[in-house]
Amino acid sequence: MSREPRREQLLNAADRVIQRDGPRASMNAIAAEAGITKPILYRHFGDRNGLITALTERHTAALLAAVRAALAEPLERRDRVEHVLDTYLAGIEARPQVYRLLTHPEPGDPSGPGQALAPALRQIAEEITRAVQSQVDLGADRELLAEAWGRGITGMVLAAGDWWLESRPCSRTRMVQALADLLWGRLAAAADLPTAVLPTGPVEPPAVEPAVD
Amino acid sequence: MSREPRREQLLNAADRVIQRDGPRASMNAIAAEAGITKPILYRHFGDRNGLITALTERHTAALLAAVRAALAEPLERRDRVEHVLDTYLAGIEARPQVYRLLTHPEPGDPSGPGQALAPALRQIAEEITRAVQSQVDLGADRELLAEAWGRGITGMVLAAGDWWLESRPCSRTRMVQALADLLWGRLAAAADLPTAVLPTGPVEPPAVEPAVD
DNA sequence: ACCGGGGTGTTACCTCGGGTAACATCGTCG
DNA sequence: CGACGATGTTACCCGAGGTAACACCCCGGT
Repeated sequence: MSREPRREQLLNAADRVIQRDGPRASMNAIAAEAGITKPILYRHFGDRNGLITALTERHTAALLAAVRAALAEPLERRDRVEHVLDTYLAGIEARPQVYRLLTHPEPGDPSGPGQALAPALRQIAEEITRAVQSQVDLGADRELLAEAWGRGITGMVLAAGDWWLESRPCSRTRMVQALADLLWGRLAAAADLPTAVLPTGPVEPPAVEPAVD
Repeated sequence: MSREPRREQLLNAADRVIQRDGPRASMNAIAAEAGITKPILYRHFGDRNGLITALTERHTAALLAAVRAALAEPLERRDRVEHVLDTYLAGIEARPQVYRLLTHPEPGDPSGPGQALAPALRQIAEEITRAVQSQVDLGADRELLAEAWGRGITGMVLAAGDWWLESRPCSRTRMVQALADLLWGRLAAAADLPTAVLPTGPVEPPAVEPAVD
């Protein structure tokens, strides 16, 4: 059997194990699931990171393509934004395990400090950045704003989606509304509440600079 | 020497090592820095997680207090939001290593799947939620919106702050502006760009449902 | 027929990090 | 003194990532 099909088989096995045991599955476990032993895995993927990366890339394509398509939809801007949000949430809802793999990869290697956004999400952020840059008139600060917003929006949806998936506080469409409302400046537009009392006790930022010893 | 002061010493040592070697520092290394051996660490903290947790809690207090204070500042809402954003960014700017520890903890234990928001950030999110709930009139959906927004805003600032800290694309105040603008609905308010062409190639979401084998 | 290469696979080992058991020591309090 | 509670140690176990060395099997070329 030539290399490629074999690789696919191994990836499928890894996929199964990770969906079953989570992203911390050991190489031994994966090898066992594939009915083989470790060295073969290492022959194909170099190291654990290579395996995870290969695995990730297979899934990233779908999510990324879906988001990209949603971003290009010929809708009013608000509708398009809602469409993108819904696409992402639908994706993570449909296959939570895969979603976990993509968004919360085990760091594994010390190459570069841990990023808030996993590679797959980094790509989504770039996609959003591109879309904003090419579709919205933001004046001179276009580049900066688009990049900052791309990251920010992605992080927002990541965190909010995580919470939603975990505690399911509402339907997906309502969640989409909530996030779109946030992006639409509803925080700015809403009225003040009749400020009853300031219930904040005296806050003294403790000087936690740790003693040298 | 009674327990507590000793604990502090050990935490200080751990602090030093982690600031030097990052959050992946080994227990051996930490013990060595403290001039002792592993079992003592385990006596005091149970396991590695206990150590990291204890370490984290010391630092969390400061960031949390700062954010809380900023949230309670008697300013116009936009100014208050900017103040909070600036407080957070200033915090991560001043002590990046500590910030990494708080925001990107090594998962370590398999208890519960990896969350997007580390405990420290979870607390910040709750703080924001409380502030929004008590200060902003959001109608019937108050609870849901505030919670979703708390998480969302925190995730947004996390991801954007991460990027900013890494690539330093602009000054802190400008970054604050960019994020505040996003929250203020500038994405909604901006005009469309003269849509030149739709440069999106045909997007066919590949059926990546992995074969069973 | 033979051999070589590229695939398959194996067993056995190394290293390192988290975690523990068993034991020795010191100071203080009754 | 003795007991207790802290200090500390060495030596070990285990699991996981990763590698070395070896064996098989098939197929194509000379």
